[in-house]
Amino acid sequence: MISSRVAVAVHVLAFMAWKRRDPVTSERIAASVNTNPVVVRRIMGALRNAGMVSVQPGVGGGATLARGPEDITLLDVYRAVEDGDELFSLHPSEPSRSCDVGVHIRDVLRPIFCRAHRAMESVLAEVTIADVGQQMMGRVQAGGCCDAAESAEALVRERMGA
Amino acid sequence: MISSRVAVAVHVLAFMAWKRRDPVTSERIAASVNTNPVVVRRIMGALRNAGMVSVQPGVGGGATLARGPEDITLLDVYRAVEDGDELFSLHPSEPSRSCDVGVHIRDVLRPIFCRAHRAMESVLAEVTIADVGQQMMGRVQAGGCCDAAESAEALVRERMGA
DNA sequence: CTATCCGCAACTAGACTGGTTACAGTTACA
DNA sequence: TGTAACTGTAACCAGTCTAGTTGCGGATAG
Repeated sequence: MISSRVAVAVHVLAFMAWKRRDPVTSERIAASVNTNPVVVRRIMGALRNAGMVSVQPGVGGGATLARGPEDITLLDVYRAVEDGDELFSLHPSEPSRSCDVGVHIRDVLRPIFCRAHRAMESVLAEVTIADVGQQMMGRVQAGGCCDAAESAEALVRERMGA
Repeated sequence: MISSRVAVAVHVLAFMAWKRRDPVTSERIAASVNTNPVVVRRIMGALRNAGMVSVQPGVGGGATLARGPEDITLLDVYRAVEDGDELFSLHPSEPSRSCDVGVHIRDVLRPIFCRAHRAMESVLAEVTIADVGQQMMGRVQAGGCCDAAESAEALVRERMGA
């Protein structure tokens, strides 16, 4: 199983896209994700290293998107927070050299697993944070969660209560 | 990372395909994989539950393929040894209900991750154990590993030394 | 009856994940 | 200049997963 860091990182970026240029604190995001602020900061560090967010410490600080949400794909996010370039593990210890299967199996498997990995990644590459935000907006408008007193537009813009 | 059980299971099945109808013991396979026989038997148990191999205890016993190697795809193997039907983890604990992002993020992510998973699986579905065996045979013939005294055909059939 | 197999439970060490506390560094602002 | 609000990071913990290992009961052929 791929760790929940990818899901949380997308959540973080979607939250920031939702808030436009308003800097958001790790504590605020942690409340939305329902976790500890340090967990958010750890993931934010990876996103910062990958150039997706810019972070400012100090009073009134927080994080904002460093690029437009339409320029951040889920593949970017996946690669930023999930280290290692392989999806499938090969043998834990080297197979027998005195057996034809043992000698060649890894060289046969490697390109197959690589293709499978790339197929998965290509789906992630087709989805951007902007897409995620748009789908979310659709659900907010359709679902009419919470109190539906305000217009859907206002909901989309303002409703990010802790 | 997906565990090495998939790679080992393919190794096991390729080994059995290599040996045709000869029953192979877990100890023999373990020597080729370079691990403990119990590890092989655990994986073999999953393959047996999935109807890919049939196992016979007792003297002269061992495992043989229950179907033709061309009827076993790597997707079958993956599903047999890797439990859980999800590739990506979602949030470890439920996001905030009082935040629009928290309320909807999982429903937006789930189908995206599902598509990515299926794309990966569809690559595995296109490769069979027979394909793996054939690629291995090609490498044995081309590579000329070990002593090349015997013909490649003989190598392919006989060279499975401990 | 015995040697050779498998099946399974139990235990281990190591790695990884997510959560938590603690503390140093940076910044805005009174 | 001091203070409050932030981030960054190290350290530690509990829980889970992985792979390896031992041990033993049960099946089977000869």
